[in-house]
This record gives sequence, structure tokens and C-alpha cells, in this order.
Amino acid sequence: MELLSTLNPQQRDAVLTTEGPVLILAGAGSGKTRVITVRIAYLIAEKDVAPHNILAVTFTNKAAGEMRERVEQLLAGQKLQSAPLVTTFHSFCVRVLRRDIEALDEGYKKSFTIYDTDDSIKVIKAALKDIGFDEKQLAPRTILSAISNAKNRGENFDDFASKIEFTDERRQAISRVYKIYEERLRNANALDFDDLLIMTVRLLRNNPEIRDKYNDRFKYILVDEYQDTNPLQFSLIGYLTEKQQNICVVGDDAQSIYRFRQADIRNILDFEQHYPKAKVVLLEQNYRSTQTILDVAHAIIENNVEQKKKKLWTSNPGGEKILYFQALDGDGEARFVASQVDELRRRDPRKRIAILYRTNAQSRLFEEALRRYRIEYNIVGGFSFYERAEIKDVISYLKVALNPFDDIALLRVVNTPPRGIGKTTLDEVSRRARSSGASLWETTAVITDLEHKEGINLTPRAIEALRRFKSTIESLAQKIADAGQSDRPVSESVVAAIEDSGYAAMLRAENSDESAARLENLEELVNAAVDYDKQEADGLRDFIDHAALTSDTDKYDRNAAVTMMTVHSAKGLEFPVVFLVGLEDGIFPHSRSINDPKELEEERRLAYVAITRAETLLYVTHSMRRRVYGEEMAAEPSQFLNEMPLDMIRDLSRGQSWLSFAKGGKARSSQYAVSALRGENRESSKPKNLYTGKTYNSSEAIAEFFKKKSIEQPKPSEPKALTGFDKLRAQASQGPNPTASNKAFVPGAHVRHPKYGKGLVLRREGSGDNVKLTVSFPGFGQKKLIEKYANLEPA
DNA sequence: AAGTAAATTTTTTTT
DNA sequence: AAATTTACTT
Repeated sequence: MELLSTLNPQQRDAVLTTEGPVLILAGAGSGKTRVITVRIAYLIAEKDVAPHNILAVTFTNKAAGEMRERVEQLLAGQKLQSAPLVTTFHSFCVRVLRRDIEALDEGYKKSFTIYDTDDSIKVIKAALKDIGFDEKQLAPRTILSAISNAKNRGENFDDFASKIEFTDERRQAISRVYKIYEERLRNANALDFDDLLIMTVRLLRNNPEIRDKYNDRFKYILVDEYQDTNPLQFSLIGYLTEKQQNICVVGDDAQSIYRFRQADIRNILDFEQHYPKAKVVLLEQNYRSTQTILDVAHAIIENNVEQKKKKLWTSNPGGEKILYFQALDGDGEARFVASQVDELRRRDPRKRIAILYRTNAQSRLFEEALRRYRIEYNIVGGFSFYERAEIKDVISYLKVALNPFDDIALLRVVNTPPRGIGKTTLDEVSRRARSSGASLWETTAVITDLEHKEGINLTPRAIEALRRFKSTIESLAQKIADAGQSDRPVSESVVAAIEDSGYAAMLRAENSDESAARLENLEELVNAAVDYDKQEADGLRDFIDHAALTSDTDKYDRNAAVTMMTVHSAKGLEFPVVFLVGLEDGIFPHSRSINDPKELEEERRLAYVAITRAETLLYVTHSMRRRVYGEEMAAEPSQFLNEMPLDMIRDLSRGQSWLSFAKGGKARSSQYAVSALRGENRESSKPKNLYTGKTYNSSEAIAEFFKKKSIEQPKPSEPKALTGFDKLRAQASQGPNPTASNKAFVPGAHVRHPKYGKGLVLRREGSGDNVKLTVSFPGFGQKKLIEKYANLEPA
């Protein structure tokens, strides 16, 4: 049996146990993907399982693509009637919903649209405006992540709302926005990323026949990176495997790095409780890295409390020491990395090298440095092709044509290119849409079809503009429908959206470098559609779904010489040489994780993932100064550096470094940082505030900030005549002050108004009798009040 | 209504 | 520093 010949006994065990639940605990580099792919091939080739009865689920398209490819390789030469379904959670759900969502009977139609994060944010902004809550008080992103977190925990709106205390204005606002958000999406026949999972789970839960259907279809189910599943994904798997229980999950609790997406590590830790008959296979032999690299990774992860003790081993040679470099600033770090890459490439041009960082924003310096060295690189993540404005615009045309209820897509294209439908017109259409509960499209139709135009606050010119827009969309929709009927290629419809909308004409007329680049991107989109036609030919709908669910992370080129990406994106990949850069407190571990022990542990797992990507050579670098928001800050070496066995690290820094101090044992890292900074200050006199990682940007944090301030600053000494500067200062520092007389309604204060009830003061302008307050009253919106007449009470 | 200048914010990580 | 949002001009 040649399929199994490359496997060790444990791996073979994992493949041969085809029936019943199997948990494969696979350490980094232990051949996990090999086991899954061989298992699929084995089921087909040796167990005569029909390929279409097999489902393998991953988290990223990248992983799915890789797996698909390797299964194909293993089965090369075999004639198969069907193919196993290897896909992501989200794509799988779309597939199910496109077929069966109408059985849910919740008003959703098969033509539903998928909203990406951008679209969701727009809905939230609009909702915030409607309830009269200031965006500055509550960032739309915060609300979206609150909603998304709730959804991914498997809660519905009522669960969420019931947990809110009446005193908490912000959470109440979130709850109200949540409600509106759900309504808007439903009206638009749109689902966000999380809804895709929610609706699928609901469909399977409520509908036994459909559940049965998919149970019979997918007799063997495999889940990759199981440690990253969240409660929704967990129940999805549960329903899908109800009948057969032929579930095989692969994962590594040490590599769980998606807690922020509500991934629950207990899903993998408690697998044996959920499936008592589960067979557990441990893969502990690492085939990827040198012993040194494994030792370093192990030394770091050992600092985690919540950790299953296990130790990877390898028969690989000990290998080189870890290489360390301390730079003076971010530029120096990038220069060092580029020079090393240059040298490595010169010695072996085929050696694959990765530069891994914690956040996408760090990529820029490395891009510039590599470009200066004329080194070609491949960058994964960051700006996605499908996120470019022109691409989203054209896709939105197609989305509106397919689902005219999609308000967000409609708003995106209604005046691009300019058609004379401006803010005034749109405000009027939106207002009417909201009061009638109809979509913008329906409202537009009503307005343009009406015989008598009385009562419509629109100029004839605006109405005519709307009419022309409407017919543009209608003829595009007609074209697409015809194309669908006659099996014409998707690319034709894409071209129609670009040309018939006037979009291409607009760009051609602009005739600038930028518009030329945009036109090129649109050509790329057409090319993507042509490629798509060649492969799947599953209709325009599917092409658009693909665009929504594909990020740039997926177009990773396995053979590229130099790849740059975040550590998250690097999971599942391996490289002979890895540069792990920006190892500074506040960056890695990230400042937002530093205060929560649970999150710090996740950062540590992330470091573990990063280190174990390396096969033979690992570089770790950090810089003493770092630019944050355009401001230069001092940076301390990451605590993770300190957790590495120092004798396994070789110092490549010029002169004295943190490492040389740490090795000498003379100074602790923080003391070192201080002395190093002193040295720095000689050449550049810029004051360097120590970057503690704490940022004051949420309003709780701001409240905390003020609290601290008021404690630190003793009460003002006896009233003196304030002069110029002091006066300004006095005005500027009027923050919420509980000890002050309750008469002052300052921003952040809760007040009660005789008519509007409880409200939140947003702004205070003027002085004396002319104090104007901007107050947000839930249910009434923002009101501007003159303090003297408003008759406000503290609440 | 549309384009430009000024002000403000932004950075976790991803489907 | 760069990108996005808002304010202001024509």
C-alpha cells in the first residue's frame, strides 16, 4: 500500500481509523496536512468511498486550496466520478444556503447578498445616525465587533439584549443598533459573514429533512485547525455528523490563535467528552525544524499556564543558533533584514524566505528596504484586490442587478460615475424609504413611476437622473439574466457592468495615471472572470460569492522567494528561513493584549506559531525606537525574547545590545532599555516617551484616564485671578468631575430633560448664560439646548 | 453638486 | 505618515 508508505506508525493509525470520531493532536510540523490528505485519498482509493461523500473543512481558502491540490496529487491517475468537497466553513455555508435558505422561512431568498465588513460598517453608521448617537462616542467598529462576537458565541439578539443593564447607555445603544442592523440586513436580503454560519446552523437545527440530506451526503467529515473553531462552527459540525459520527478533527491547542473570533480552545480539549468513543492520535514527531528552533519555541510556550504539556521531538540535526539583531530604529531593522535576505539569496537563490510580523502596518518599511536592494518579494494580506474601490464598485453593480434590495451596493454605485444624484436627492430617497420600510430600489421605482410629483421634494432633474439610473440597472439585470439562460460566460456580464454603467468611460475621460491603474485593475477583474469561466462555470452569483469570501491571504505563491505576511497568515506554512521582526513590547505582544493574561497567552501561542514556521534558520529582530502614528516612541525588547534560552541565540547586532546585557546578567531588560535610551538621546534630542503600550482610545479608557488625572492633580489651590494661559488650561481641563457641583453638565454627564427624558451630554460650547449643550436622547436623537433654559437635571 | 483643503483618526490578528 | 472624514469653496 504505497499511500501509507511515507507515514510513521501514529500517522498511519490516524489514516486507518476511518470509522467513528478521531482526534488528531498534531504538533507543529508533524505532518498534519499529509495525514489529512492521505486519509482522504485512502478513503477513496482503498475504502471505495465515493469522493462526493467526503467533506473537508478549513478556515482559509489558502488551506483549502493546498489540501485540494495535494489530494489531487495523491489520486493522480485514478478516474473519479466526483471530487471530495474541500472548502472553508464560510464557502460551505454559502453553498448550503444558496440551495436551501428558503426552507428557513425567514424571508431570505436564494439571491441573498453577502455583506463584507465594509458593508456592515456602513449599515451600522447609518443606524447610529438614526438613533442619534454620536459616532465619536461609540465607534462603529466597536459595535460591529460586539455584534460579531455575540453572533459567534452563538447568541441571538434577544440573548444579547437581555444581558444589558438599563444603566449602561453605550451598551443600550449597541443593542439598539444591533436590532436595526438585523432588520436592515434582512430587508436587503443580505447576510454578513457570521450570518452565513448562523443561518446554516439554524437551517440544520430546525429542519430535520435537510439535516438528513446533508448527513447522507457527507458521510466522512474532516476538520482542519480544529482548535480554532468557535461555538457556531462547533454546532455546525455537530449537526453535520449527527448520523455517521465519522468525524476526524486535526489540531494543536498550542496553535490556537483566533480567540478574538470567539474560537474556543475547549472544543479540542473536550473532544473526547463530546465524542466518548473517540480515538485519539498524538503526532509529536516534528519533521520540519531543527532541534534548536523547537527548543526555543518550547521555552516560550512553557510560560503558558493553560497548556497541555507535550513536547515535540525531531530527529533533525541540532542546527544553527537563533540569529538576533537589535536595530536603532525601524528603518535599521528593515535594512538589516534586507541585507541578510540579499546575502542568503546570493548563496542560494532558491531558498524560500519569510518575513513575519505581528501587524500588517509593519510591512511598509520592509517593502521599501527590499525594493532598495532590488529583491523581489511577495506580500500576503493587507490590501486585497477585491477591496479596491473600482473592483467593489463594479461588483456592486452586479450585486444590485442580482439583488436590487441591497441598499449598500446601490448606494455605492448610484452616483459612480456621477449622474447628478447627489446628497440631497439621496437623503430624500432614504427618508422616504425608511418611512415606508421599503428598500431604496423600490422607493426609487415608486418615485420615478409616480404620475403626479406633488409632495416629492425633488427637482424634475433629480427624478430624471433616478429614472436613468434605474433603467441602467434594469438593462444590466436583463443582460445578466439572458446570459444565465443561455450559459454565456460570466466574464461577459462583468464587462457589461464595467461598460454599460459608464464606469469605464468615466475612467477613460479622467485620463490620469491613477485612472489608468484603475482600468488595469478592472481588466484584472475581467481576467479573473475569464479564468473562473474556464474552471467552474457556476454562474455569476458564485463568482461574486467568491470575491466576497476571498482575501488576498489566499493568493499566496508557494514558490515565491521572499514572502511577507502576518504571523496569523503564516499558520500552516513553512519556510527554510524565517525572520520574526518587531519583537517589542506593545507590538509583539500587542499592546491590546498586554493587560489580559488570557490574551497574553494567545500572543505567546502566536509567537510559538511564528517560530515553528522555520525549518533551518530563524532570525529574531527588534528595534529600540519605533514610529507609532507618525510619532517616534521608545520601544522595549519583547518579553518573549527574554523567555528564549539566551545561550541558543547568536548576537549579530553592532555594538552593545539588549542581548549582551541580558547574557551578562548585569542588567534586567528594562534597566538596559533606559540606559540605551540615554545613549540614544545624545544624538537626537527628541524626547522619547516610553511606550507603555496602553492607549487611551475607547471611552472607558478615557474615563479611566480622567480618573487618574483627577487623583494625580490635587484640587486647585485658592482661586487666583486666572490669566491667559491658565484660563485656557482651566477651560481645557473640565472633565467629568464627580466632586464638582452638579450644576456643570459636561460632556459625558447623564442628564434628565422634562420632555426627552434621560440623555447623554456630548458637547459643551460657550460660557455663562450662553452655554449650549449637545445632548443625545435615546429615541429623540441629538438636541442642541441652551443650558439656561433647558431645565436639565442631573441623572 | 462637485471638487478641494483642512482636520481628524488610524493599528491587532481574519472569514 | 497615510488615509479617511469633514468643512468650505466654486
